Amino acid sequence: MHANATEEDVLLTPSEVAAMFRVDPKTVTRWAKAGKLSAIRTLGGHRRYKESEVRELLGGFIPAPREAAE
Amino acid sequence: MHANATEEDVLLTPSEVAAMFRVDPKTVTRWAKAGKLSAIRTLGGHRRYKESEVRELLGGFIPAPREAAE
DNA sequence: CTCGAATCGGGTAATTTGGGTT
DNA sequence: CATGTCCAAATTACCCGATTCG
Repeated sequence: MHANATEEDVLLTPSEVAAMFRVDPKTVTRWAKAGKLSAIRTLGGHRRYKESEVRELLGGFIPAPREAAE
Repeated sequence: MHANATEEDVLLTPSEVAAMFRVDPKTVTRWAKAGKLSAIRTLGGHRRYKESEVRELLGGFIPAPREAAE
């Protein structure tokens, strides 16, 4: 089992995911829209992404210790 | 679904709910004000949220075992 | 009664969303 | 087709002092 839908996990903000991939937050949103990345929605409509899923998509590579979305 | 109103239900603090959604405790308060989330009021005016309701809003997502407010 | 942490309130920046365009 | 940018509107995050919780 990798990243199941009902698995325990930590949520990341769009900025944080974008910083890890070195892309624009908008791009991360497109990935979520395309179903390439599962997203949890806040009650206001903002998206939160699972850290474990992002890690897998990164191919096990952990980006430099950069604090995004501070 | 077993989410009765007057049923035995664990109450969560704003910090705990905020940690589950990866948002600010203030944001959870806004959700309660907007009627998106029902809140129980303490005698001092502080809000408490039903765990069962929060879980449903999370859409089956189970946050990592994190103790937010202890 | 005292104390540290948390949660009130409001007010103001920063982020996110969505569509359309390049 | 994927990504980056511009725009307006909506949502969220951080600031303060005062009050409540445990």
